[in-house]
Amino acid sequence: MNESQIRLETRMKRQPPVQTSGILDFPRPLTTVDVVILTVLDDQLQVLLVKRPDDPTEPFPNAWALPGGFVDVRKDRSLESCARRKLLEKTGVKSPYLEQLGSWGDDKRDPRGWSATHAWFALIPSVTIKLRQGGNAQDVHWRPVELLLKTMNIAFDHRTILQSAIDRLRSKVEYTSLPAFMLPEPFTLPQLQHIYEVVLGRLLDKSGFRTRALAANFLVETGYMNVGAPRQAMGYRLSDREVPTFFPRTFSARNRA
Amino acid sequence: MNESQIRLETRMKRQPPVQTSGILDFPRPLTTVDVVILTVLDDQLQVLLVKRPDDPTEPFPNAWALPGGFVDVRKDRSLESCARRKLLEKTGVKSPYLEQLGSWGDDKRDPRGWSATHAWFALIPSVTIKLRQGGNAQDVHWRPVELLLKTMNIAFDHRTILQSAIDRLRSKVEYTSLPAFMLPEPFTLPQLQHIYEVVLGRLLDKSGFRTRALAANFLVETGYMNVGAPRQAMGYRLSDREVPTFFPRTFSARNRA
DNA sequence: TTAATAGTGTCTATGAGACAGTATCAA
DNA sequence: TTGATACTGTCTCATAGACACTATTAA
Repeated sequence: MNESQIRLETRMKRQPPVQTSGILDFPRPLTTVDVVILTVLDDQLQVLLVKRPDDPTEPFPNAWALPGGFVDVRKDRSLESCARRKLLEKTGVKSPYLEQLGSWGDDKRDPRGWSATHAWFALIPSVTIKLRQGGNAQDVHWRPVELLLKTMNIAFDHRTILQSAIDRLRSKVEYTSLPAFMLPEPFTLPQLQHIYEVVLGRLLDKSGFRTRALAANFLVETGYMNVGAPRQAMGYRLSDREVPTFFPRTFSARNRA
Repeated sequence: MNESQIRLETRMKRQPPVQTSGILDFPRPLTTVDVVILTVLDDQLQVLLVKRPDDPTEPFPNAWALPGGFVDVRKDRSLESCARRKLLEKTGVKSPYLEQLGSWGDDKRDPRGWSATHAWFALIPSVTIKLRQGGNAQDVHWRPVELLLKTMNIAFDHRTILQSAIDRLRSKVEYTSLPAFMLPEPFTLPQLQHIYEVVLGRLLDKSGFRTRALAANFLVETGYMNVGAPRQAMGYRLSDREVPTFFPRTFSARNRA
């Protein structure tokens, strides 16, 4: 934080009604929320990026970045509602799967000063989404994650945050129903398996996948549907769109005392 | 953004030499870091609590709370170093197992205003730790988690944070080497098993535990030791005190293309 | 010698993985 | 009828769980 910023803050602090003890007058870090919005599109895992404003007084002008921004203490009642607001603004999606990813904060990541961001991670189906252009973020686009991490630059430390989201997703896919949140309902088991394969980057055995997915009991049948294949397939929806299902793990109890 | 905010922004932009955009002049949430420090002591999972100052101008005077406090942008270079600082101040431990737990932020959790806390979760051995008294936190004590969650009140939303830490630990214990970080080295396999049993709240089969722990390959033999039992046992240390080991999970690849 | 704990062997049930086979439907 | 895809059955192997067994050492 430079001198002018400190002076500015000191000046602001004299404004009554400051009702509290002295600690509150210390300089406060900037607080932001960023959202990693992931989907599977064109057989690839893709992430939503927005273009930063073309304004030289802003950090990283014209660079691609994760959607996000400052917490607005007047608009946002909580970090989660702030994340949902930013997600709604960019995608129009109201109830995606949303979980907290982590937070990143230090004195270097934002040229404007000590800043901490609360990162969230969302999974949405890519179809039926109309990306919202205009406003602060003039360009909103899906970008394939793999290509992005290899070659493109992203603003701030958003590459680190994105990598963390991918790691989280990949690891959870092994034992949860998470990928199902990236499909529009109803979907078939072959479609679901395909999403798993895209995220994991490897093929899965059909029989084993079916057995396991059905045994996990997070799917509800919705009737047969035709998805362009020579044969109809059973359609399914999630029994609970709020919470993912965890497949069974190990270390079971022993029976005797 | 309402009209007054726009006016504010316009006005602030005229101030030289503020090198940044007007958004920096918006009210900032309070930023704190809290640490859930866990250990196994007296055959119970226990958490470190500190007593809040006896000062009526402070929130929750004399209540018990997780160690933590405001990020000091002059002392702390990052959120993690802030968490380590608070941990060191209370326990004297320099290199515990430390991972991020999550963040909690809204307009209600702190009576002083919109605040966001970055919560961390640490595992340390309870022996050889001398709790640091004095300073801001006059009383520092281990408290059994189970009793605490049932009966005691804690400051702020620290109960929620603690519960989240316990949930995280319990779930990770099923498939990681995490509990080993709560033992001083060297330790024996029966000692390690006991820690697992305390955290999980159920007994484990000795044979199965040994097979699995050794197969996971995170232990290094340090020679036989006598821990008061009639028979000596092999001592072990962790091969890596920074990173926990994950036991194998499922969804293996299929061989054919 | 005994008691208590450390450590091993073995049987069984379960579930994953591999893969062959059957069912269904459009062209 | 053919071919593509949906779906099922079955064999094998690895591993977890249960539990009985042996090994070691202090008292």
